[in-house]
Amino acid sequence: MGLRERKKLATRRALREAAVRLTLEHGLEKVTVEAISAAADVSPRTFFNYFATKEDALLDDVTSVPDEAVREAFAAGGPTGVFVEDLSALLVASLLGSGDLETRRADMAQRKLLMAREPHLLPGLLGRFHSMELSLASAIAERSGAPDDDPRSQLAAAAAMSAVRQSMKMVPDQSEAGIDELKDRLAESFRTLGEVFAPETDA
Amino acid sequence: MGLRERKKLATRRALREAAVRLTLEHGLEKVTVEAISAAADVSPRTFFNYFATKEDALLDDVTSVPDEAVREAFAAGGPTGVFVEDLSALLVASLLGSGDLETRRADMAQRKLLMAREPHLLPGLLGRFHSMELSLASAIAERSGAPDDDPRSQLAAAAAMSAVRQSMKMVPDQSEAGIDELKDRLAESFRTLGEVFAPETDA
DNA sequence: ATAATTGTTGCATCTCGTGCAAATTTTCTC
DNA sequence: GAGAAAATTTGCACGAGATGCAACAATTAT
Repeated sequence: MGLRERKKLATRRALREAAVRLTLEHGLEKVTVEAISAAADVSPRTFFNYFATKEDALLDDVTSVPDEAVREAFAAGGPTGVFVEDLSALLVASLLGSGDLETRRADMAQRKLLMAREPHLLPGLLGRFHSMELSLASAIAERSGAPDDDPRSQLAAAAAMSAVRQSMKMVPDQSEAGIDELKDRLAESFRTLGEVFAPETDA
Repeated sequence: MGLRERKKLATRRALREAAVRLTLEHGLEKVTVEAISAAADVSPRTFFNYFATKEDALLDDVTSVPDEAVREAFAAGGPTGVFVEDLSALLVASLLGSGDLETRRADMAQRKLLMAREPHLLPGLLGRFHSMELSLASAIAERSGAPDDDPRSQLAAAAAMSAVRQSMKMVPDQSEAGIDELKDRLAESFRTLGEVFAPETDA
């Protein structure tokens, strides 16, 4: 990777982190783009070269596309062949994608703080989740051999993202085994969905 | 209802309808608050007495709280006692709540147009759905005797709202039997959820 | 080293959104 | 009904968000 690209990434990260830090400290409405830019050592105009809005900077690190490699495997029917199993593997890999575990967990905790302090950001976050939902639906359809816009797959994807949201709410921030814990919660959520919407269909 | 309240409702409606019409005609970014206010015959300042943002005006008629009476019955375990049955009754009653059928269907079709033309509005719409989801979770918890913040109820509510979104996508705008059609789609969606997440648990 | 490409910055400008006080309209009381 | 009281609308000033454009600076390519 060239110097240019590395610098751009660094600037983007600096802007995002400054935005988050200042917002957690003083509240979003008290934090101006000017202040964020100053903290990241760029001009205010440059801020808008990176982000369309102030909110965009705060939510920039929210994953909204599944992990490419894992998606591939999932679409092909793997890795285990058991739907809910492979689904949670895909979700966990995508949500806690890059970076080391410690960093990812810190990001997740920080996002909870952000949402608690600035509820106005929630719609934006839900919008990101919706993007993920779209890709997910497509992956599920591909795996089951259905057309790309298959309604069942779309619904399954939406419910899966609901399970993700719920699981994220439930796993405590300072949990030791972040990933395994999240995977367990997901499995539990899937089971709950089955129980609630298919109550005892035994013969 | 006094003259004062009636006038306020009329103004609010006029502003919303002007905002929607102008946006569908010219696109949201080309429509200023000044233009909307002029079309509704009030001053620009008055617009902001009714809505905090331009987007708020466009989404003002999106239901974000369940119908009070039906919620009551649902929480008490009625009307039929069958969970998915009563749930879809609550949802349909809440989403197509007040006003005559024709109007409601027109609103729904118009909202689809809005979302198609202005995808930026989607997060806002999802935010409204999320509010509905919260109330719904509370109602489900109440019905099942669980504490108000019961995770299972929250998950069920989220999945139910996913089913609602999916069903709305599927029912055609010019359908004759709007309500019944929607109810059928909901039932089908619930069944799908059961099938996907509880695959053949027979002994 | 020099040219070409890409990113940054300052400036002008438009619009959003809010606080405040004056003017207007509706409602209440006698 | 007339006038006081309450609520709503409006104009004005102002800070900040967001964008287009052209000059400037830094990186990359030749």
